[in-house]
Amino acid sequence: MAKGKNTKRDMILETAYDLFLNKGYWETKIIDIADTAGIGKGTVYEYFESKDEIFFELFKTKVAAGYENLSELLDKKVPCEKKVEEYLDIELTNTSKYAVNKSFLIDLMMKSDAFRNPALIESIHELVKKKFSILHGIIKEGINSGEFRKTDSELAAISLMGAINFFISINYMHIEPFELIPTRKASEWNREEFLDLILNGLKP
Amino acid sequence: MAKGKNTKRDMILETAYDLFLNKGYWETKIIDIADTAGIGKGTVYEYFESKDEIFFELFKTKVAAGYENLSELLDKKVPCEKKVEEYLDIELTNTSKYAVNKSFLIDLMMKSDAFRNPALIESIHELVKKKFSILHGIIKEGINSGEFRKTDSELAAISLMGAINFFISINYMHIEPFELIPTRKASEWNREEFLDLILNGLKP
DNA sequence: CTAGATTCTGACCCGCTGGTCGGGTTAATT
DNA sequence: AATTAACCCGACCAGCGGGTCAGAATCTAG
Repeated sequence: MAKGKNTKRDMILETAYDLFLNKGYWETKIIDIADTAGIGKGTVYEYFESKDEIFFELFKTKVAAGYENLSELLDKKVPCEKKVEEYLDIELTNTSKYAVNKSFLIDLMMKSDAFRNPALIESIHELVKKKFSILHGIIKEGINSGEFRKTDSELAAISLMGAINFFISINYMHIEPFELIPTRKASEWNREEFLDLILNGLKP
Repeated sequence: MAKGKNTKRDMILETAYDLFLNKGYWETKIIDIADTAGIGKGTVYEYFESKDEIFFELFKTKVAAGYENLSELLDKKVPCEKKVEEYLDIELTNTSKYAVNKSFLIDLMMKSDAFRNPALIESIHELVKKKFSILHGIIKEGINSGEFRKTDSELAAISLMGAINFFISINYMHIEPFELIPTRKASEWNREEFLDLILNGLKP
């Protein structure tokens, strides 16, 4: 039955996802996935060619999928300020799903070269570039329409992306070295105030 | 002679530094250091207990040392805006020295847990926390003095640190996945304009 | 019930790399 | 020249972990 096959494959995927989130990709061994799933190590390789392939599958379905219609942001008929807000919300929503701890995201973004699969590396890079180009596009549009002051749009996009990325790290990931304000919970951060801060630099 | 001993030890350190910068800590093997230095693998272990120790030494002398008198920033009798500017310059100066490619810094900051030496891990965390607390201190002072508008100082510090970190990444490290604007060289970025952008959000 | 296909399994393989160690080489001392 | 200490070395060791495969277990069909 196709159903039976998919079920076991899916079970392996979900188990791997759990472990990747909680221990990180590099710290998760194939035997961990097999043990946790209650199957033999060899069985994992019945459904996947390699560890990379498992990760790639998860990247596509769990991570990249969340940004699939990010491009639509550019076409929306709303002020650019609002677009930035929506971009932030998309990031917050997506990240809250897959950023249980620091390992997953950071493995993904920073150590992408350590993966063997060139297609996987390419996909990761593409996602980052896509995010940047959308943000850059919003800012360019804002400058053209006069909503934002005339400034170096690339510089502004970098500044904005940096601030947002860092905010999200602090917000959603238990990043030990960056646990800079341990007394504060994620829910206590004020999304509006953050937006205000990062957007003010752009206003005329 | 003490000099002879120091020379060889220093030579190993410099060789390791070079390799760490260009290949990253995890990609650099002990045998690489030995081969490059033109000595035997065993000789490396005559001068250092472990790979960690080599890295720790370099971290102390090459990285942390650059931030040693960062705290003095807080006591300076200049506007806070100027202090932020100096903070940025310190970061740019330091980073330009040791951020030949992405591997070193990212290994340092992000994968710090992967090191075995608890004292090393602690040191890395301390440096990040120190940077943040200085930046946070500057902002608090600016708010108190009325130079900056009343806002969430922690949030502002995070936003600022995120933007600066990311700017520096783009500026000084050849981060492949973040090679977002490949046509632009580091020297072409306008430091003043960047400062303007990130500081405007703080002004009354 | 039986034969063959399908699925599952873990012992095993193998490349990798940080770290060790016994013995060789060089230099200082007498 | 002989003794000894300091220095140097690379073959070797041991643990690790991704990936394999021969056979066991289970299922399906006739």
